[in-house]
Amino acid sequence: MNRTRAWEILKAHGYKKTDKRELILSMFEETDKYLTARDLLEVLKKDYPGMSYDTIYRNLATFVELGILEETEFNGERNFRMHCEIDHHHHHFICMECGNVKEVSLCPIEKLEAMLPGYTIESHKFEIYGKCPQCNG
Amino acid sequence: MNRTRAWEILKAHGYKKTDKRELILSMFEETDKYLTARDLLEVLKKDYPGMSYDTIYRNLATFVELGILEETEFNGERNFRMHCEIDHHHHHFICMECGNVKEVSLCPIEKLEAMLPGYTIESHKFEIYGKCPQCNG
DNA sequence: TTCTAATTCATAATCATTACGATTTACATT
DNA sequence: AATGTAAATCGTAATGATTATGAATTAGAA
Repeated sequence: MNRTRAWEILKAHGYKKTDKRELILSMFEETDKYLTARDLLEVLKKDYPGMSYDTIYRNLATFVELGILEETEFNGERNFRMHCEIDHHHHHFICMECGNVKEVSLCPIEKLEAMLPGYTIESHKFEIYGKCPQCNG
Repeated sequence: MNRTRAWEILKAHGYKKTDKRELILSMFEETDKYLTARDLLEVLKKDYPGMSYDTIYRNLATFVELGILEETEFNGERNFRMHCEIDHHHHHFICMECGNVKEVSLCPIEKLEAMLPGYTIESHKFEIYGKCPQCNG
């Protein structure tokens, strides 16, 4: 996902083009890492000192709803990242030191479905945390 | 894990026997479900109106540290549960309707380790959410 | 029974997140 | 280009979960 595609989606849903949205999207465009609302505000306050959490959170919610961002939770806070456009189901290794994210295309959810007759699987979370090769030094 | 074993561990680490701890442990003993600090306080306030979040959270932290409880996060809050004493590595299916928990002994983490040379896996989370057979009706 | 460290109580502080009324802005329409 | 209006943002306050603190209480050893 890139900014251009994100705007297509936003436009298609009647959302307006604003500087704040542009800034938020550009922050996500230039990194693969997960970002928190706080990460965003810290940077965006430099250009827009008045920028409030309301604006950040409202737009994050919109972006997640439209599939522009994906969301997860770790270290006690919500983390957001540009949605992967890889077509196959996958998960992420997240480096706890630098935040880098690596795609992991291994998931036992289908096998699991067969092992749980009578159960309905609505969602699942498979996330791996550790240190990436660079941080392992 | 049961209350008796929990007290052995607490004693071995120099923790004292208190009514509050007894109550908290007994709540975990009588259910398999995950409980939040709020769940506990709601019930414990009946017997001890003065009971505060401080007491709850402090003891939950102690219990997790000693391996008496296990902790996870979903629906935006921390959830606690008596630590499983099943000897093999496993995960949980959690029913989002009634809270029931089912053990799932399927985890691709070893395969994954081989697929991520240079990476150090420090922890991982594999959790399945949905509806259990009873709630599926 | 006394002593002391551990524990709890009562309350306030903090942190992430959400809510709200007033103001401003994007952009379709004229 | 000017105008009208719904959408978006600002400024600030509220909420909910969690953590911190200092005073009072209590468990358990001596």
